[in-house]
Amino acid sequence: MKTSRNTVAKTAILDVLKNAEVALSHSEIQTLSDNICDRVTIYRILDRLVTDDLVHKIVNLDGTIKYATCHHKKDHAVRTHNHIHFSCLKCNLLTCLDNVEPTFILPANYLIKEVNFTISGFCPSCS
Amino acid sequence: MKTSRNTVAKTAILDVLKNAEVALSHSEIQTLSDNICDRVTIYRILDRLVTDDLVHKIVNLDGTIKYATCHHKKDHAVRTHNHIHFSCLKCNLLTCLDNVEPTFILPANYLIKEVNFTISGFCPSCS
DNA sequence: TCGTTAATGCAATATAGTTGCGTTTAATTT
DNA sequence: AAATTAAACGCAACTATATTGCATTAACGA
Repeated sequence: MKTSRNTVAKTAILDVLKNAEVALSHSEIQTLSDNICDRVTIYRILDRLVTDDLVHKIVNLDGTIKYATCHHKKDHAVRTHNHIHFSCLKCNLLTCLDNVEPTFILPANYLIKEVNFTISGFCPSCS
Repeated sequence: MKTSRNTVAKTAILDVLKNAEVALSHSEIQTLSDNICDRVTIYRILDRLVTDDLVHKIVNLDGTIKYATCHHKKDHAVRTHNHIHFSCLKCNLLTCLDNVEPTFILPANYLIKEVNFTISGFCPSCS
């Protein structure tokens, strides 16, 4: 695997994501990082952070892509993100509900690789 | 509400969706309907079909939007689509697992309006 | 401090979705 | 069957989102 370098832009973007309590879109990251680099570079940095498992990528209910820092239990051999994401229809924030793990039973012979559960509605602050 | 008219294009697109055993994207629908109408018209027809609850809109794990005909239990007063969608990483097909209903417990004061559960991996044919 | 190559900026291109507006046509009424 | 009306349509233009190629810059280990 290619080695990863800690560049100014990458550090700044990771900081933006660490300081955000909700998942952010590409354009939100661009604004919050004060246009530290080119649009394209942000895409590439985000890809890299996802590959390095420092950030995870969430698809919102409306199809928009959001990014958030990972809160892994370090001892997990296989890292999965099978918690629920909540998308508020009023304040529009996407939150990771890290402690809510859904249960379900799949028919035989389905092999799970990745999971994305998103619920929309009104969050406690807005309901 | 505006009355709905049965046009040639609308009927053709609904047929395409009815005959498909998996969810289709806008461009797939365009191809399969043999370019029966303009790109824009397809968007508008799909919006209308979703509004009329004949078709539902699914956000795939990769963020792509897919459409599929509804298989409602007719006696449901409130219609929800809280079943799981399975997205195969090999054959790339998105399938509705109508009979798999996940269970989960949300923290207090969250109000659910809509749900989208998608799992990716390998389907029975590909695993 | 030098060399390798990951990372970047910029331009161009691709894909997805929306809006406005004048025209067509489905369905209802006369 | 003709007239009416507004839903549906085509087309053009536009916006947002994402990707690729390539020349240049800079991170970092030797």
